[in-house]
Amino acid sequence: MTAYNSNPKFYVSVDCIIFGFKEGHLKVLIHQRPYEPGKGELSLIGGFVQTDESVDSSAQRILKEFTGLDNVYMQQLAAFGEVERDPGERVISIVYYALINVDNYDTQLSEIHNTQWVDVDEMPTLCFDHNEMVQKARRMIGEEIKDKPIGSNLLPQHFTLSLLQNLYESILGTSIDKRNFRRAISEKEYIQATDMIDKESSRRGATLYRFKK
Amino acid sequence: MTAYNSNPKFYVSVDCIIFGFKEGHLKVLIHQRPYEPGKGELSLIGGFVQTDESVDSSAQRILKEFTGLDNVYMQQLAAFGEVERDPGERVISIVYYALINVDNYDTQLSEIHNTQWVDVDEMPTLCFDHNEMVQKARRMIGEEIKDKPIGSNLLPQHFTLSLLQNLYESILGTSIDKRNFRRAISEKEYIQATDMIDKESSRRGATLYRFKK
DNA sequence: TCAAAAAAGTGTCAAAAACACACCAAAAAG
DNA sequence: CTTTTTGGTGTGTTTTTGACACTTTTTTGA
Repeated sequence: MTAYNSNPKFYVSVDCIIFGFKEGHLKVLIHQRPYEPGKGELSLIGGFVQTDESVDSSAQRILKEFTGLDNVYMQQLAAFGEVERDPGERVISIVYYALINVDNYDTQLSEIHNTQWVDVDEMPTLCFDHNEMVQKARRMIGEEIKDKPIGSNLLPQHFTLSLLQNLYESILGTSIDKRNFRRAISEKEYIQATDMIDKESSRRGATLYRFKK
Repeated sequence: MTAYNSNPKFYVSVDCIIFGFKEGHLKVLIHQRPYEPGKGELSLIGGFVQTDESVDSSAQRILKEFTGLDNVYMQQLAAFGEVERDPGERVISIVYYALINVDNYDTQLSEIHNTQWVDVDEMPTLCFDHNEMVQKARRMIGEEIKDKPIGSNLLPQHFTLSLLQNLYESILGTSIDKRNFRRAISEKEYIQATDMIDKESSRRGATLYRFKK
């Protein structure tokens, strides 16, 4: 091996799996591809890496373009590099997942880009290898939520324990015993009760909690 | 966004963190870079992705070039994509780690490529962001060894429990109580005793174990 | 030949964590 | 004022983890 220029170059894309929590379920933001190949098919949010940005910043830029959001919790998932994964051209994709609070989400941008939220348990067929990406990301956040306060990225600032349990159940795909769940949460130092009461979502009213920062 | 060709292309490299277990310690295979930039500096084993191969197969090819080994346990670690990570040209690197049995390793190739094993606890400074890659990979296999039989890739077919404990301690960077370790191992269905006794490494002789496949 | 050295092998108790499980309280709706 | 809905709470059992020390076997060399 001698110089760089004896080697080929590739398009490098970034695909973002944007998770939100809505209507008691974990959702993923998708849209219809506006261009070939696969025009009209459902697709994750993506774009191409540019020369003046790192791959990480490329992911942030793309997220911002589609949601208007900055400073979002985002992690790299993996690179996808099969030769024929994109039927148009050889493209290597680096995949990120992001957790956003759907309340902060810019709904105007949603219309412009034709995005929609779909339930992670009812994913339609996406183009290329995008379904595989979503599955892998879901497994990943399932691991993460067990010992990191990532729920703070998906929930409003104040939330009831029932909503929090809902979120855990939706991410993990299991049901959790209420008392055991509450005990586990009370042992996490990064979640604390406030003195506020939520009167909206229940008759009795429920204590609101928040994530310490 | 319209067509692919309004977007830039990038060199995509693969770097391999090749782990071996030798002299009671976890080691990484490195070599001196034979070309600029960073010629003479220490480096992970790497190469460039070619157009006719997936990124995964590229990693396998490179591993084979440097070790002569096929069919090796290999996992993708992450993509590294900072703009200035390679001082020569913009290169996006996709990093894999591999676990090999050092006994199968082709020592002729080692001379050709000038490779050497270095203790993972005494890593010299490597070029670019390679040290960061090694750290991350080490954390990763620490997680993996807790519940997957990946030790089989690093050990000879038959091994004593002392050697196995050695391996765990070296990967995890902790010392482990012998009795608790043996209890934990005896509960793993993928490791089993054979009726062979190792007479080499101890006076008394030790039962040899193996991984079930 | 016997004493010392080296590694193999083995079991128990205590603490902590995980899990199963059921009822009362408060408020709103009708 | 009864029903409905959701919030909130404690205990006992099982499982898992962690701490801890001595005997066995064989070689080596005094």
